[in-house]
Amino acid sequence: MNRPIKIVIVDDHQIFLDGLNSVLANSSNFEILFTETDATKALLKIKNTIPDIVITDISMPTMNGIEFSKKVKLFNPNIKILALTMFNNFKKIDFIDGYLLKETDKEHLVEAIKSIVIDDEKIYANENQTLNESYDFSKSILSDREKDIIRLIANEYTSEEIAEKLFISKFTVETHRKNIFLKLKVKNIAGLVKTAMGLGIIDQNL
Amino acid sequence: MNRPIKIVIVDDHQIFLDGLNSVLANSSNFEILFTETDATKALLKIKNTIPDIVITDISMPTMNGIEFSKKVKLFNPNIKILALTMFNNFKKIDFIDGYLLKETDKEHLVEAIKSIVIDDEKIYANENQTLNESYDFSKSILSDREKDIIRLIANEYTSEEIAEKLFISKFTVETHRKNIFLKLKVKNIAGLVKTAMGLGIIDQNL
DNA sequence: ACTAAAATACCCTTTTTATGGGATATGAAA
DNA sequence: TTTCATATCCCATAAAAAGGGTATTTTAGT
Repeated sequence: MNRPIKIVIVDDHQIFLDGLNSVLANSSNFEILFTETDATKALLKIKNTIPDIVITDISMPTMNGIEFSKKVKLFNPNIKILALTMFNNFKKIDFIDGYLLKETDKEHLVEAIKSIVIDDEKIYANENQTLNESYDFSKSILSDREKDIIRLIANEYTSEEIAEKLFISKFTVETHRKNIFLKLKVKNIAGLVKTAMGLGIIDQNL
Repeated sequence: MNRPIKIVIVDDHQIFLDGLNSVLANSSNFEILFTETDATKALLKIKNTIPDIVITDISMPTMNGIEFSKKVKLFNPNIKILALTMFNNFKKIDFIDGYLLKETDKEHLVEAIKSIVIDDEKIYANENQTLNESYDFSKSILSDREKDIIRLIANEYTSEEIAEKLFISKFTVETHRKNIFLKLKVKNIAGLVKTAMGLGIIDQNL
């Protein structure tokens, strides 16, 4: 095909968007429809100007890249999704057409975009992914309440303090905590904070 | 002055470097001397081709941006340093000439570079920084052993397991843990993991 | 209206952390 | 040379977390 590949880029860091925009606009046969820092807004815009492919970060504050991707595919399964992320900690997800680490360079990125859109291939940064305990993002999405609890845990509150703050029993907090551990497949708070940061659930500013 | 501003960019994500390079090379009177994913290598190269300003990430695996900046200034105090980071969690540091969040856009970045190099100004993203408990990076740098302990904690090992793994007493591990808490000004493991991720101490891949 | 998921609450046991001490040895820096 | 940072080890106690349950109410979706 000869018409340009229509691209949308979503990442919570504007300077990264500016950078990718500049890189992709100056190479190959690409047309950047728009870039957007907010996944929710991006979703609305995508419904007006249909892209061939959406490049998205995973770790984002308002809506994480997995939920976002799911909604894009729900709207139109023909739109390809390429996740571009810092983290190398998840399994292949059927509704995502590829993921690359931000360690990658522009040549690989350009190739990946072409392979996905033109050749309908799947591209994964990490072929030798151990099929073990990694968090399966496609299932188990955290509830809002669970995210609240996670943020408070990350801010060094104890279960008892969280209970006071939210006007609930400490037993309830402990139950939430247990459910979160199950969903994220972690053993303790260390794993919880690490994984939650990778998902962008935790606001990283102190 | 009319000669181009000579810039070096350091960030552990190649695609980010490619992006910034493209943005800055196409705007204003800038000359990108080189970009580099490894701070140690960058330091060597800087000694050959002296830049006016170094733009660096804070969170990097081998050497974090604070240590890196310190070494650059030690080599040549005239080289300006602009930290460009995801995190908004540190105090003004005297040997850094500015910091911006990655939420910023290219216009602000370009302006900041000019202000710092041409007008010798200091640029801080976050003027209303609460002067409270933020980690003072300029002091207290963690020892290698402490970083080892942090990584193991983040990987969900208990103190006893860490002790076994490192062939030391669990009391030693607990002492390290105490010292780390003091240095990072955190109360518990949640704070430790969060802060350590911000500093790039923890390898985020599972 | 029904159902499933989420949020809530409670109890008990054991392990791990957190926090307070104190002690010793070494090597680097001032 | 004397301090300082690092690294090691030990002890005691209290708080918190981890892991095992059960069970009710509320909310959201079909």
